[in-house]
Amino acid sequence: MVSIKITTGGNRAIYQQVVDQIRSAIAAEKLTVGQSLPSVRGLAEQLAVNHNTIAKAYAELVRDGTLESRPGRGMFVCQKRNVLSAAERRRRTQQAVDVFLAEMLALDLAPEQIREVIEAKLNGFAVAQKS
Amino acid sequence: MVSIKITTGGNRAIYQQVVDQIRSAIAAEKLTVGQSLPSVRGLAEQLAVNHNTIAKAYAELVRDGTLESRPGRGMFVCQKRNVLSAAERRRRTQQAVDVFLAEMLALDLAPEQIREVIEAKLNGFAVAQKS
Amino acid sequence: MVSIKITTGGNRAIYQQVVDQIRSAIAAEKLTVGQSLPSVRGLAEQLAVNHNTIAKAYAELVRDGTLESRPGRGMFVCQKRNVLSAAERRRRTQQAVDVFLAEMLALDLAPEQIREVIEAKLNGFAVAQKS
Amino acid sequence: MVSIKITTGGNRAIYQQVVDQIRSAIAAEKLTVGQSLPSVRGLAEQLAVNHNTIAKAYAELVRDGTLESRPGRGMFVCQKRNVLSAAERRRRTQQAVDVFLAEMLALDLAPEQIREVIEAKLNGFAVAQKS
DNA sequence: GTGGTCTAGACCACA
DNA sequence: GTGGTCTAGACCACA
Repeated sequence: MVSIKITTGGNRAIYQQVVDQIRSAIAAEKLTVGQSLPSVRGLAEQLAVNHNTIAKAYAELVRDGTLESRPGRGMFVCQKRNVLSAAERRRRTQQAVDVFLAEMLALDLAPEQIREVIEAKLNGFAVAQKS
Repeated sequence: MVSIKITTGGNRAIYQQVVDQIRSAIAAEKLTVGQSLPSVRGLAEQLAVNHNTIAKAYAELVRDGTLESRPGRGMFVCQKRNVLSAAERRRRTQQAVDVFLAEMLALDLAPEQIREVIEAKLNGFAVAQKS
Repeated sequence: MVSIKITTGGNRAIYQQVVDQIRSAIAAEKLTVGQSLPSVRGLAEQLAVNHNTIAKAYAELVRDGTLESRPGRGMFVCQKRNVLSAAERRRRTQQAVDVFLAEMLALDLAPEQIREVIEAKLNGFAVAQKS
Repeated sequence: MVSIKITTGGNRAIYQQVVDQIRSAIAAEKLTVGQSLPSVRGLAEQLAVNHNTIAKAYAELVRDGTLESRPGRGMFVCQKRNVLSAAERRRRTQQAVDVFLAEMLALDLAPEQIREVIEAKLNGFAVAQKS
């Protein structure tokens, strides 16, 4: 059972939060290849959000090869294949780094502090993977 | 003279790109305290966008203490002061890190690769500051 | 339902009047945490102003932590958090007092009269909070 | 000799700051009836601002009966007469109090704190009047 | 000339 | 339906 938590007030859309957290759960091996996910309606009810929102999140994960839909049986974690070209991945990576560092700059964090906050989160992933 | 470049079609709003790039220019000391910025309408024309879009970008920078507006004379870089509370800065830092790492995860980057792309950019800043 | 009244011709911008009155309504507990606000376009129509003007007012209230925007659902009163640093709050307080007393001086009010007009309004707040 | 200090960055126009400070100087009896003021050009040079700005400030003070212009000889402090109707003064007073308290509300100051900051400034006036 | 505000109208993403 | 962004064009106060 995946535990997903939605927070309001951030400027992150709900469907994006669902996508992010399912990806995190897989990275942390809380979800493994072949495992099934809650149905669209089930998860929508559990999170008290519109079911279109969950459908949109699942669709995005299917599109990028993280999940696969087995019609009539539900959604399953599948062997991740790379859908994006190397150039596209590079472009998106650079874009994300630029946006992130712009925010850090706005908050006036020194490079050393930026490294620290990143490491703190990365360590969280590593621990999760071992447990 | 600040050189600002806008790309449309991405998901970053134009006014946000202007904000980011002015902050970067100040961090890289291409703009220094007391220096004036291009006029709202001048920059709008140069970037071929509406003046309201530039006004919105400048307004955000005034709000966070990066620029000051001298009525009738223009916008000037000002001595940055700490406008936000420590708690608010922490909150925004955490949120930015979460969003950034979610994106890295989506692109399937390993922790070591994430460190590399961050360091590459941070070194860019350091060089800019020394030159 | 919040009742907002706009006067034009004064030197207070429309969007500022909206901001002020929503803050007052919250202080007077006519609006409470979690409650939703009229939609941007709804309030714009009600006040017979452009929707951008209301959007600007709401954006300011989101920025200072008074409201939160839930994408696709609307604007909600949120638990107020301290966004500004102590130094910034002091700076703004001093500036507001200076401007206010300059105006009182211009109108030739004696210190005792200034205290009276302030107290009259403060009592108004207190009553509103109790009822 | 009046000592006037201009600060940039606030949203108070320069001419307004000049007006405010001349009124304060009179209230604190640093300027008394019949005393002369620096010439428009002299004060403009001293403050390093445009002379139109000073001319505008003086014009406002003449309009409200604080100063009088004796052509060829300069500007003089004169016996203040009340130019505004009682109703107009009340209206402006209320407006100023509303704007001030809205700002205090935005900064989340309690009534007691508002009284304190007001009194601190009023005491400054009282002392000035005695010295 | 400078920035600030406002209208009218459009298009987009999200729920 | 909701808010967010953008354009085009206007008018205002200030220096």
